[in-house]
Amino acid sequence: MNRIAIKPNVMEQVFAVARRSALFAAVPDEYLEKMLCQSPQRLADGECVFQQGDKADRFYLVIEGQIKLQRLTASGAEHIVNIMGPGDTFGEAALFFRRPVFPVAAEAVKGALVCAIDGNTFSKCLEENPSLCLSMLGEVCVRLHARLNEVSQIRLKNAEHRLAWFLLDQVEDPQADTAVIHLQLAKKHLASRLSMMPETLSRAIARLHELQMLNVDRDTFMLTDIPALRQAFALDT
Amino acid sequence: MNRIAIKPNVMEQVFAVARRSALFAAVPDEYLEKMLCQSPQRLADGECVFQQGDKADRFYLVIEGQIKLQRLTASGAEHIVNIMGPGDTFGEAALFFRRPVFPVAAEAVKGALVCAIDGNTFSKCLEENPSLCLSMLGEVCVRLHARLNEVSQIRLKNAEHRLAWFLLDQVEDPQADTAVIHLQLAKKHLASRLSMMPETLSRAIARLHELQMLNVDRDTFMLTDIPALRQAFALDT
DNA sequence: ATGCATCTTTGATCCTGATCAACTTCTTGC
DNA sequence: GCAAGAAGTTGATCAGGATCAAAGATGCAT
Repeated sequence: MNRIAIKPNVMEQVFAVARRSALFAAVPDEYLEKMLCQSPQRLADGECVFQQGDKADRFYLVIEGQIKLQRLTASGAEHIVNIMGPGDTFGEAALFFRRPVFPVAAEAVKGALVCAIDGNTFSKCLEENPSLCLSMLGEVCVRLHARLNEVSQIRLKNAEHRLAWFLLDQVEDPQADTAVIHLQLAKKHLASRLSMMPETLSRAIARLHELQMLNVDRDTFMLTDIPALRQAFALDT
Repeated sequence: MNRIAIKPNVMEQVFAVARRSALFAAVPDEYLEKMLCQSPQRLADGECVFQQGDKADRFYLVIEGQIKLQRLTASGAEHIVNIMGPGDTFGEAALFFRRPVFPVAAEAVKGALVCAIDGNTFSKCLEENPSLCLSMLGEVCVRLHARLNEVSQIRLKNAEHRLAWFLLDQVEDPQADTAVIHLQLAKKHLASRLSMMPETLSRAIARLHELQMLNVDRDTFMLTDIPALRQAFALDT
């Protein structure tokens, strides 16, 4: 594990990661410095960044590791909305709610390092900097689209479809016929992400394996016939 | 029906409605004029405003009637994402996708009158006008939140819960113990909106009626015991 | 008013995925 | 290396809701 490795100049690393994010990609240096003034915080696995319902006066950029975003219900059940990795920001949409409160809870998963960005500072930068404002808009709209797709997936497809959809989504090369995916999260977390119970995920994997489209060893997923997978589940969206 | 009534000065009506929308509420007059240059178009019931996948170079403001936003799947099934009424805008988020294409189809439901807003003009206004940009951000974030809630509802609740949630959402007065709701849409559309089959909606209504919480006559829904309803389904979100 | 099409309701059956339970495998700490 | 807890798999059962089918209700057009 390289989680012990502490970079000599942390801020350099933060800047480098920020540049990779859609939100900060086009932001001039001086604004970036203003916003990323807080020194990043290291979180233990399972540590909570914020709870659902906490006041949203800041948001976060993931530098290292992963952050799990989940919703809790009255009955205590939880559902993973998304898992964010280096370069991803989370919590920024909550700044713009009438009641600025985080609609999800955030929890560190794998030795996460995150950097907080002050909401007021950010808002001021937005007002002064139309291009930042526009990229923020772009980012939020993309998320809106992703949620829209998720709703469709949940409603219109069964467990196998959703698994196939997720796996194909992980493949970078759209031309490739085979691919190897290293799952960055526990299967039970993937199950939650895909709106199903771990048992159901297990069976869905078994069925795709039977269909000779998928081999799984530990956290390594091998897609052996992407065209067949795509065709079997008619995934063009 | 007052759909025949044509206002002497259409633009006045358009302006009045635009002022009621969250997006345009704070926009100075001169910008509004620039954006709302197109004369509004009257649509026959069932007429299509745009198809899913159409190029998103404009968006719309509903002046009168209703517009149904729905997604179509490869298998041909459709699912109503939302139904927009006077003062609502739709299609604006698509302007900001990397590939600006409408992710839903829009269809007129009840003698709709809509006004198109040119995407380029709007983008220019956004760049020049930070406050418009911020209200746009607010609007998109609110929608994101609504989608997030919808996902939770679909995943964590059963058909009766979702119906109760929808009905309580329609009640304006949070203090009221009873309420009358005039459903603006066909039950089969409501069913689609709530991610269920019409048969299931019918049975859900019947069960809430058995529980003496709801009376239904045609398109009139009478909530006879809101506190009980709220409590039975623990709807605090 | 009549007829036709669509919407809505009700009943019967079936299927997917949740739940419960037992067992296996992996991980982690001592 | 071993023990204990967590994660994952497999089997059996169950329930919610989809689907199929048919009968009422409603609306619209001639």
